[in-house]
Amino acid sequence: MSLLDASLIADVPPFRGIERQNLVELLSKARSERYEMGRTIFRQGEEAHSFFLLLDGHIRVVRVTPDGDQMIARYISSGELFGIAQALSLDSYPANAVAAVDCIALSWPGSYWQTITDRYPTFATNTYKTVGARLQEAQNKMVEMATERVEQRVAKAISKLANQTGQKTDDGILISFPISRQDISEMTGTTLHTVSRLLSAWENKGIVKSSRKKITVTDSHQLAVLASRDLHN
Amino acid sequence: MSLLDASLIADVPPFRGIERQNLVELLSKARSERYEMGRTIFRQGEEAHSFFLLLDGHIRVVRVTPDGDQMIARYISSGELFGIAQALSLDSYPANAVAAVDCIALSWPGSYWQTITDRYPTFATNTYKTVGARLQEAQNKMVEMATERVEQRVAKAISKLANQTGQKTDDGILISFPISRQDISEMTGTTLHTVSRLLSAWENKGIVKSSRKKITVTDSHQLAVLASRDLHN
DNA sequence: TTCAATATTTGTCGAAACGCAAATCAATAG
DNA sequence: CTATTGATTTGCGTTTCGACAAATATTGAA
Repeated sequence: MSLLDASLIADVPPFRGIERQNLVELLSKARSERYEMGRTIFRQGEEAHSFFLLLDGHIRVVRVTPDGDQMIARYISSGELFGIAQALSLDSYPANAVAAVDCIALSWPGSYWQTITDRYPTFATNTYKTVGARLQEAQNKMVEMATERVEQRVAKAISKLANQTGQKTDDGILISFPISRQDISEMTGTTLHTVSRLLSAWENKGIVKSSRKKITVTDSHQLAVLASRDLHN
Repeated sequence: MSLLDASLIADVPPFRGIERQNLVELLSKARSERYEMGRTIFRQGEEAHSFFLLLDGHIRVVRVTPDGDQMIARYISSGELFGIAQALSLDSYPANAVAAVDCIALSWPGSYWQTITDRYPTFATNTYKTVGARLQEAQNKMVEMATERVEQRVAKAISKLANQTGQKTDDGILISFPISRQDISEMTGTTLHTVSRLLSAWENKGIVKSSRKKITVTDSHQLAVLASRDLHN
């Protein structure tokens, strides 16, 4: 592990507003690690020994049910904290975290959480804001799952991924990490078969282009229409 | 409004661990109000002028979608805080709150939130714990909606209501506030028709007894079996 | 008591989406 | 280059559950 420079986290939202010298102090307690694609960073139920900041890459947060079903709760993008069980007063992780691509993340020992929130109220405020936002997000998704049909949910999920993490290409907006039909189905509570059928149909209509683990949105407007269509009207 | 006694909130979870004289101070800023059954306490999107503590009764928290669908996100029981938009850094309420029975609640001006969390770290800690717990709950429900069938979801919802707020009667455990088939359907993402059919079937099997806006669980074990049944096995 | 408003029950039909199966296609390791 | 593995596509039968409709029951108000 090489020495970490303060500029690494200076403009990352959770640490915004903290003085440079304090950032150096913070980094001195952190450990930097590389996680290759597919690697599990921590598992649901495991004791929450650390909390993390994603510096580069994308992380899949997956909840597993007792029946063995699983759902992708969210994707973490660079600059976001994850595995912050301490912020939720949990002593074990509530989900699995898996690297969706090769990733680089910082981690701090869980025991350091109290110290850092006490010492840097800005950080505390920022993280509670994050928790609040995730609560909103989870409740929205809950309602979405309860009230919308599969096509609408899948359209929403892809739309969101494209807007949040997509990169412009010649064809349109490409989701910037490998994502399978199975992944999409686990985000939306359906089967990979149904997702595949939907993507095929949309490809025929010129809304998306897709290949193995790649999805490009070619007509985001039409996709948005599908995402918001109320079938009652 | 009469004078409020410190014993009102002394043993209520969010305020636990705060000295009596401080409770008096806290109460001096609070307003007590009675809400008759069916009354809307605040509406989704409305500016969050106050936050609340439920002293007595049950509150329905309802999210409304742009399409006009709605979902009951949770029920609040006495002793719980609600409408705490400030804790989520929101400036408008994210849902409607409706009195499910006649209720009594305290409210404080939203502007007081900062003061109280600054002055009473115990309170701050307690509420963030609550927010964390609600995030867990929302994510669980999200996964539940994504992976379970209607019967299982309805069984879970009724089971939970009976365990959390039910009262023992001769017949079994009675859910202690009026709740319609429509309400259950809005908690579980189905229709009142389906809920009605399920309850009828369960009544024939001797699992529940129900009448207009009343549900009694007569065999909570069997209901728990339905709630946890994995149809794959 | 009677009426109106609300809640509940039940039947029938059909569409959405799942489960299963099998074929095809793409990527990667030898 | 080829074989193997994993991802995707597509077809088909089946199930779940929603939509619609109409009858019945309960409550509260006049």
